[in-house]
Amino acid sequence: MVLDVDFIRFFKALQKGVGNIAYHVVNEVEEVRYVAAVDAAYSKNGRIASASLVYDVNEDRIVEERSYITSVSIPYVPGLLFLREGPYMLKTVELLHHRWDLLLVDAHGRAHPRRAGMATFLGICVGKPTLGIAKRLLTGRVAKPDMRVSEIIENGDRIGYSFIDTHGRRFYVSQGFGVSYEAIPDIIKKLGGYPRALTLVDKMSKRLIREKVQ
DNA sequence: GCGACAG
DNA sequence: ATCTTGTCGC
Repeated sequence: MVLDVDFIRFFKALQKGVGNIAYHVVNEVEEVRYVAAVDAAYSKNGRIASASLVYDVNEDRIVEERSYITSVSIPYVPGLLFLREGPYMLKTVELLHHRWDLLLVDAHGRAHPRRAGMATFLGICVGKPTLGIAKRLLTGRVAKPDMRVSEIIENGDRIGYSFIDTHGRRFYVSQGFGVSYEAIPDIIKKLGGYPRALTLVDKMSKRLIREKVQ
């Protein structure tokens, strides 16, 4: 499928609208014990493997894993990742049966040019708390690059946080849905840096491509 | 106009 | 995201 200029304009307008209201609604996430994570990997022959899991932070173990493999039909357009991966990520998240408190998404949430990244849309779709956790910045600038914890600012908006974990690797966290800006540092602290649930779900999606699709 | 650009 | 060899560091 192609994304012509009218579709791109429409979806960008939709993002702007969602970004304007998404963070006014905050049913603050309570307990953070069962953490869900979702990611996707691709094969060269146009297939996508989306994986999800529920991780028990207290017991340090996976309690459920789900996956979904299909063909990708929408191209990647910077800023419109949710169109390409959203449908499949939503699918695998909906396959989870176990209770979960917070969903971690391998993408941005509020730290987006129009303040509505993939994590924002997934949160609105499932109506539960989500956080966007990315390895690279899409927009904005890190206020204090040398600090282990710093805000990400753009045009005076505090759109997320930059963290440097104990291994020196940087990652970016922003609100998806149902989580206040202020709660982010404590949640990352509780998760002990870059969430193991995300590392595990990343490996899982890549393994699916390797073993089931090639 | 030029560069940047989650995954 | 994916395509890839050697290479830096613990």
